[in-house]
Amino acid sequence: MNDVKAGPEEEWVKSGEVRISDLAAELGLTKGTVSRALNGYEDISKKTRKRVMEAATKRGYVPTTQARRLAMGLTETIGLVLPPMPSQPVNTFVSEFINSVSAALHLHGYDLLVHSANSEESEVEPYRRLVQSRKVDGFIIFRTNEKDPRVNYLLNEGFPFVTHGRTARMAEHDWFDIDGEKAFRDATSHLIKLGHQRIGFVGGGKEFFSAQLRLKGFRTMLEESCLEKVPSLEQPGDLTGQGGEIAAQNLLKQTRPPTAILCANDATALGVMKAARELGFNIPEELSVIGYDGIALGAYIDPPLTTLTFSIEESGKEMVNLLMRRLKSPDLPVISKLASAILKLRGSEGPPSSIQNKNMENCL
Amino acid sequence: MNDVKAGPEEEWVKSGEVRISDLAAELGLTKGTVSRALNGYEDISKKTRKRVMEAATKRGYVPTTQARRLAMGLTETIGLVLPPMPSQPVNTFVSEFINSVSAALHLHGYDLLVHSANSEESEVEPYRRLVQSRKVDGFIIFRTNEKDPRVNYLLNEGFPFVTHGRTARMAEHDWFDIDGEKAFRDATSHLIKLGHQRIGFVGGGKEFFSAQLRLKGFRTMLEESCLEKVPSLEQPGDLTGQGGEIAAQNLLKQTRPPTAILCANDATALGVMKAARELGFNIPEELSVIGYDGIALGAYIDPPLTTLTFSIEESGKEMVNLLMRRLKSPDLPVISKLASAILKLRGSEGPPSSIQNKNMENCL
DNA sequence: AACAATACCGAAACCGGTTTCGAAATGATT
DNA sequence: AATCATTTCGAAACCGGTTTCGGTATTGTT
Repeated sequence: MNDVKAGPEEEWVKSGEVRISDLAAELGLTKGTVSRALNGYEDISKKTRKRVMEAATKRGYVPTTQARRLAMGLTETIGLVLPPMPSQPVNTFVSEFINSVSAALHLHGYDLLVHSANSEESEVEPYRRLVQSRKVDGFIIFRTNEKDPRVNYLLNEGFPFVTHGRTARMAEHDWFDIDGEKAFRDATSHLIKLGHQRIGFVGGGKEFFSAQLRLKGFRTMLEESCLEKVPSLEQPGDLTGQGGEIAAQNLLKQTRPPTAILCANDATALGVMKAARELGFNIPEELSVIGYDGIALGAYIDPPLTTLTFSIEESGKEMVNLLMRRLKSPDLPVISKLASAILKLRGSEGPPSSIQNKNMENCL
Repeated sequence: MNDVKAGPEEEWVKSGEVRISDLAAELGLTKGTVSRALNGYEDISKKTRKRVMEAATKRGYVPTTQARRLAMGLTETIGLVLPPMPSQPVNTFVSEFINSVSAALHLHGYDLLVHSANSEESEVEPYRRLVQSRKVDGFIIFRTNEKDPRVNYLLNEGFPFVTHGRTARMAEHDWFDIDGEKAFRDATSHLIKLGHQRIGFVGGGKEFFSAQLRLKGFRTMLEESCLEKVPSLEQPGDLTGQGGEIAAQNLLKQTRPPTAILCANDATALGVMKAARELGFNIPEELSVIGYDGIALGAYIDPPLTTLTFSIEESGKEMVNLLMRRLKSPDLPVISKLASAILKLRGSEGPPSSIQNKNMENCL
């Protein structure tokens, strides 16, 4: 019946039934001694250490986590609170992020506690609960707002955390972020080089710092290229497909619609593409679209979505590194890390159908 | 420096610094008494209970989880191990599932521990570690295989768990599943009613029980409708977009290609659609495609993907219910719950371009 | 008013580890 | 051989709660 291969030499009890006191009794030692032997203290002779180790592996002893943690006064657990996601279209990011964070934490002997946010209560409530009940030693926060209550709360408490994304108080806490400003400068520049002069932008919520930075990158590059900033070409969005649809309609129904649209994320871009199709715009011939996030699925649509992409695995790894450093030495100065996104060309962008005018030289 | 607003009446220490012994000392009671008062024991007078409660809320006392758990011998934590996902295209399911499970657990006072599987070690290794170190009281398992080593291990240990999906040993453990067989009967029936006679099928890995059931539903309906079973129209897949592409090429390059393709999941369907486009098949005029999973993104592609969908939130909730029941009374008989998927018509299917022959009446 | 029953709380053990401190045993020094 | 330094381990406190048990103080019964 496909049982565990119970080797004949090992008479197995159920796993995890052996306590440290059992080991101690069996060896004629005290549990203190056994504990120190197992934890590599120097005041244990090599001989007894060997005896202890062997007995431990033979009996399959594994220390009970709860007891260890209580005694040592730490939880070896990191909290991650999922923001409420009211039917977000494409949150493939979240699961990949959780995966990489969890894997990185495991290397340090830490566990990941995932908590979901109840949309009815305050955003900081889950954090407060986890802090007060001492369930975690630190937090991984993502999708930061400029003024982020979670950050405020944790800074106040002096509780360790790292954010994925910058905040207004980024000078006071460790953070990791993707250089969205540069990413959007690059994407904008790419479109301009293709000949686009009227470029639309669909942003994310104003509360998201990252969305602001992406907009900033877009504007900066327009300026550097001496293109006029047309306010009506900057549409707000909400990082969802539906938001993208609405924004695209606002853009494309204008008398002089843009020939390209830059989107704050891929979900938005999908909404934009949908609206564009329905309004009869061919992509990329009549309209270029570029997203941000690099979701794998973008490669399977028609045309495949050109997007700004970055390594989620790296993000998770780096954030964990920052957090572990902070936990080890809480008083170290704040540090941060900025990674860059790269433009993955897949086909949803191209030169505009008619290059309107050609003052493509540098400004003057 | 934006300190805590230290109201003049409440001199706040950092939160969570109050121990039960502090409370006891302050009240002139022993910690045992305080503990019983807070936990609603009957042998505490209403008066002192009130005193204790008030002091507790006033001082902001929250019991330390680690200590409670050690004393009570349980972890109040459920483990969820993410299967290795080597760049799975569309795992939006995972994050939504985690979200709903976590929310449901929270209602019962349980936490969710998310662990990532290292692809280099055995599949059961993470489970073994979590069991032995007593970090969790039970598991939520999803994406089951027919012969599932995780299930074998946990059954062996007598450790509580619930699966999302059936296994060969489903009679021995609680499980929740979507009735994929019925779902695919429905989808197949829908295509047949539209006039399709040659229907292709792209499956998932053979190891997945769910994939087998979906295939079974497909075959059953073909039989019931007196359509011949053409082996070459049944292609294996791997639940990824790439697998879908390859399978679709195999199907569409045949001399008599199918007029419709049923896919084991949406990722596969996207791959199929991509391959179909590249081979010049118009969807849905020349080829109908139906997926399974109901990913929100399917609504944004062209044409929008018709798919079989189900409530992930319900899945999470039901699984947690089953698991909580099991934890409370381990000796109850095994139960299971089967939910149904519904066919969400979005436009990637339609009647075949030419209805070849019309023996659409019932068999005989 | 004497006695039994009940309400209420203190004392202490316990959960399963870790860590400090001191004592005994061993080895080195003279 | 006596003295001192080291090595090695036992004993016990501790982490912060929960739970059992028993002893007063109170109430109820006749």
